[in-house]
Amino acid sequence: MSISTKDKLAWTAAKLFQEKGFDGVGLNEILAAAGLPKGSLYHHFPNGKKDLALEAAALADREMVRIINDAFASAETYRHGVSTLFHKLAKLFELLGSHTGCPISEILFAGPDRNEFRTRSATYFNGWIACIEGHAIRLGETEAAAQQQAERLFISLQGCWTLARANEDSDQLRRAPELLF
Amino acid sequence: MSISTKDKLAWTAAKLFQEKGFDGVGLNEILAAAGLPKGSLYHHFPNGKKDLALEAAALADREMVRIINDAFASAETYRHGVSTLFHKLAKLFELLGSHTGCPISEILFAGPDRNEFRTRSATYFNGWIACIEGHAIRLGETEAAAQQQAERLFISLQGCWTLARANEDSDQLRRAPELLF
DNA sequence: ATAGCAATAGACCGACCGGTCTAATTGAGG
DNA sequence: CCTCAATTAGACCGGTCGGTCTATTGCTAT
Repeated sequence: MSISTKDKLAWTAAKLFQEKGFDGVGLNEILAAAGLPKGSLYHHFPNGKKDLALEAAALADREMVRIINDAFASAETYRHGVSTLFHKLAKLFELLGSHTGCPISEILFAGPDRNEFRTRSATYFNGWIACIEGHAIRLGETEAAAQQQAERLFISLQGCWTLARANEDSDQLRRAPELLF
Repeated sequence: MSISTKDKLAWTAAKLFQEKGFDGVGLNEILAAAGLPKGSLYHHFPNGKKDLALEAAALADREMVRIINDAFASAETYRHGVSTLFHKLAKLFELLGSHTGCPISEILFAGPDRNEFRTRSATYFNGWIACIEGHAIRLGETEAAAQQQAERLFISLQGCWTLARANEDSDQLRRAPELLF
């Protein structure tokens, strides 16, 4: 069985939202890219664009958590994990196209219901930080250090990605570990 | 003589773009907020929304450079300057409303003419970094260290602002200096 | 005073927006 | 085979978008 219609819509939406932001993409554009009619969208996402955006953000969140876990799974030290993570992100940045932004920011900082969206972005971001913190602790950092390291890592991730986007240069992400330690 | 019509339009646009992004704000909304008719806009900005966005971004850039220079002007050490800068930014974050984003990103990562806009964002961002680097050198850092410190500072600024926005918490910016040193 | 240009004012336009609704199609259970 | 619900398909809607155009106002130089 191939990918479900619902997933196809959500993935297509996630990709386009990352490129142009919530308000920068029209439903017709998403549907054309997915090759689906409007009826399917409103069948699977009764609340239209809002539901679609939330699902796309959830998808992007899971994907990012997966990437973080992947990077640290094979690492023997925290530093090593950080380095692997940023190299993976640099690859991802190139793959997505260097004009792409953070999916969560692009989707959830705009849109209707600003507070609901914003709250969700905080949940996701703090989830990433908690996830990193867990790996740091597992790899031998003290709890206090791990908390701080995780926050630093997240902040560098956001900042470096922004700079990489402006300069269209994935090396901004590859050089991030040097800045962190 | 009071503020010119052109400036009023650009400032109003800058504020709204920061809150909702380039595609999230309509011209009518900007004009209503500025209390001006459409004719004025197209008189002062013949290319409409595009010109207005570029002018708003230029305004925001100058403002940020001013803030950076202010913070470091009275500083006796680089660290001291960094601390002052982040406290100023935390204040600004509260003043603008905690849903506000980086003006440059919000305006220049979206919009038409993606490449022209993106190039300009790179120019502004690298200008900020160069500006910080200058202060670092003036305050006794070596050139190599200054370059790296400036980049780290910029990255932290972007990352912390994002986290502050998600969590609606200006303290994310105030705590930034601790993460940097 | 008035000629002439800069600026303000807003009606108006086609295109596209997100969203609704009805019809056709599909596929699993009886 | 037939039924019937799930899904796909897309025409259609009012509203808003960015942008154009004409008229009027205000100011300045002569």
